Amino acid sequence: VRFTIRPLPPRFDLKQAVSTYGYYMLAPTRWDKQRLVLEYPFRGARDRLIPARVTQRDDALIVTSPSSVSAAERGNIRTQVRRMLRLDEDLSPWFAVHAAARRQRFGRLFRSTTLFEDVVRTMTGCNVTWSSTIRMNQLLCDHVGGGGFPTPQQLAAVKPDDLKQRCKVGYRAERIVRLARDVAEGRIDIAALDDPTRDRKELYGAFAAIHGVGPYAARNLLQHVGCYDHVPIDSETYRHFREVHGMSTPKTPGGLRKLHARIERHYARYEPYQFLAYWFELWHRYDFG
DNA sequence: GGTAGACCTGGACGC
DNA sequence: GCGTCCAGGTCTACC
Repeated sequence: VRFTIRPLPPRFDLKQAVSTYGYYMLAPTRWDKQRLVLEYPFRGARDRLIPARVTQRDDALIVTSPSSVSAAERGNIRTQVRRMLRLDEDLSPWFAVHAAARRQRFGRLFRSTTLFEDVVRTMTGCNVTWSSTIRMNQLLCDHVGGGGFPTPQQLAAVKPDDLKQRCKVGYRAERIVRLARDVAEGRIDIAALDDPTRDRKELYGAFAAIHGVGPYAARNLLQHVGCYDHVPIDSETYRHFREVHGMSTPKTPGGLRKLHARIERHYARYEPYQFLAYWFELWHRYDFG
């Protein structure tokens, strides 16, 4: 099966849209950086897995799959691809305030096919090294998702102790299963939160109300839904400001609060795109530093 | 409202 | 080889 996705944003570049946020390294996503092929097992009817490859040809994306794909499932895959690559975000105001980002077409940061997946991935990224995050996501797909990223229903059916043991997610197991059950049983309407036009404070409050989501994770989730006016400050931010901006990391809570305020001021001129300005600095260092 | 301690896991580091 | 620390934090009990 082969079909196209268009229109694409002006000057869209698949490589840039995939490789500027680390979630492309997490299972079940696979990115062939030599051939510029994105592979992902998408969810089709009744959550069945549809392995597919996405490539770019001029002004369209080409999706190919060895599976049969119904017309409705093509729609599902289009929706998932458009979310992953943020095809529907208008970044022209961001490019207007950041010339270097405009030149490099930087700003369409890779994310997951669903917000649920982004929340779980964010939880697996907290308080661990990146290699552990990669491992947790691989084990979640292998042992719970049947090769794809686990659905809320699949995770809701797992006992936290089993998840801890099989997927090595540690204390995150109880939090992940609780979230999955809240979503699967309708207590959290996760799709309704995937809306950048909603009030920022309301969104932040809804994310922070999820057990296991604190200030860092809530801010990170804001950028995942397209709200860029906050910087998720973590130990990586501290390191960046030590190494690039020469600011030492204080040890006291009061000192840290002052540093946070300085970081906020540093990016204030890019409002409401502070996160993109921060990530541009950080990712540029990852890529070329 | 602010703070200390616990929390899974695995890699890095010093000895 | 072993112990300790800590990594792209968060929660809870306690003051």
